Amino acid sequence: MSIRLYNTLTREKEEFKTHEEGKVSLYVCGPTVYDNAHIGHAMSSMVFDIIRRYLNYREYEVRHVMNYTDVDDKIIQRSLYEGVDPIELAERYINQYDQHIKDLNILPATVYPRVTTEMPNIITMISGLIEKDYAYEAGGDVYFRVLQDEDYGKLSRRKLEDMQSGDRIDIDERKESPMDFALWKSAKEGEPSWESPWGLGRPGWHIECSAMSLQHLGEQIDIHGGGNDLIFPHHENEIAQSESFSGKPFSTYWLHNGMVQLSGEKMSKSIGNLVTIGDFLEENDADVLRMMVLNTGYRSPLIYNSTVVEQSTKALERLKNGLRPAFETSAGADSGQLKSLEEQVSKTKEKFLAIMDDDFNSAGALGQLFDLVRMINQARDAGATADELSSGQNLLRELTGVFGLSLEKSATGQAEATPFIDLLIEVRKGLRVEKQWALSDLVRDQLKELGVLLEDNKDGTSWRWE
RNA sequence: GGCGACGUGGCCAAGAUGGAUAAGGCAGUGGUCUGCAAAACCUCGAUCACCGGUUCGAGUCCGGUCGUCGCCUCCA
Repeated sequence: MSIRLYNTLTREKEEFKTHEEGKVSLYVCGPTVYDNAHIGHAMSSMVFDIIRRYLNYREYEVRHVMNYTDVDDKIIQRSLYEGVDPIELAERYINQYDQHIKDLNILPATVYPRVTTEMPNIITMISGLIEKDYAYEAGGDVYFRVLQDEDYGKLSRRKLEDMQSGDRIDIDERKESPMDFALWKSAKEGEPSWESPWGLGRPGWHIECSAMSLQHLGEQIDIHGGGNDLIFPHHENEIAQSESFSGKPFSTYWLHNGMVQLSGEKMSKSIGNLVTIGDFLEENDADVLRMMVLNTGYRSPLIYNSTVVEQSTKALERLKNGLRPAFETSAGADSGQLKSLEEQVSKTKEKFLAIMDDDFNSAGALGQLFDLVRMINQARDAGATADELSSGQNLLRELTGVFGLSLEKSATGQAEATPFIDLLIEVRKGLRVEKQWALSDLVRDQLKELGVLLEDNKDGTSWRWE
């Protein structure tokens, strides 16, 4: 059994083969840090986090690089507007994104390179491209010579002629061809700049990823990922640069996640229809967003609205409920019931792997988890003991862990309330014995107002934080 | 205009190497349990945008129509 993944380059699912046995080099394009990140960024980071966790689970060692673009037109623009130093501005948003990564329970990348710390590598690569005739200097700028690259357009499946007939490409006198793109931009007054063989300036957007990938993962990598809005021109240009430079195929697999859609449109800064990660986490648990991501194929658009958030919250709750303990009074379930559970356990694991192996079909795999939950709940209802539930619940913990779900109870910092809640439940128990329903319901209702949910079971009353 | 993706029950969504009862979640129905509530369990619902074709057989392949979305300018 092997993993198959959809490769944008070939538009087909292919068997996953790494350059080095058991090791994966993964490069994911990170954000340009000039503003608050939104849940579209979160989705992308989460998608590749899930892929990475799964690869780990399948015993691959993953070297994961995610860059921060901290030199860019937008950053400069924003810094002028705010009157702060652009590098500091970028630093601020990098720190914020780092925090988001923690909050979203995303495994940290192996390396987080930035443009500002990779300047020598970028300049070396540009020089190399000039030497090989794939690039040329023009008045302090350096451009990539697209016509020199025979298979330019292979990722996005575009032909140069088609693009040139379009009216959206800017005509620049200094370029040999309008499709040529900047590797190095000469400095303008007041912009951050670095010394280079072509004078003061800064790198173009695409070259950084090629240079960082080369520096941290080598000439040939296994997987290159990012949002599908990066296919053209960003990734197309990366391929052009990297392959022209090394003369070898750059990334074997190109994976692209779909866009988050808000009211039928892609969530983006330019449209202004965005929900920031901060906004989201103020209202919801990180697991809720992860459930939304898991429930949709990573390549498909992720529909975002309050209904979907609510649905995911409930679904998550159901998953958590599967981990609830056995009833204390349980004496054991009958053998038929236990056999069904055991069968479900082995079936779940097997299917989970097979489904995830097929292009990381998390939505399909999630369905298996819910089947397992139902069987666990059935067994619990049938009187299974904690021990009898353990294999199912352990597997559930294991596989939700592969998904990166924490399923944590959000009881943080409220532990001191526990004795009081227990006391109230004890008092209410007395009321219930006395059949003082109005009062006992009042206790329950008031506690609910405070975020404490009481549930009366055969065993007595259990409670949890909402 | 060019390139690409998609259109599955009320909502989200798997399935597309053609063939088993078209997963799963949410909401809803009717039950079980319960003083009630909650949770849980059981029960009920779609022929897969439309049209035509290939085939013994198509949600799954081909062609067309309509619709939605993305990229072609910064974008996860």
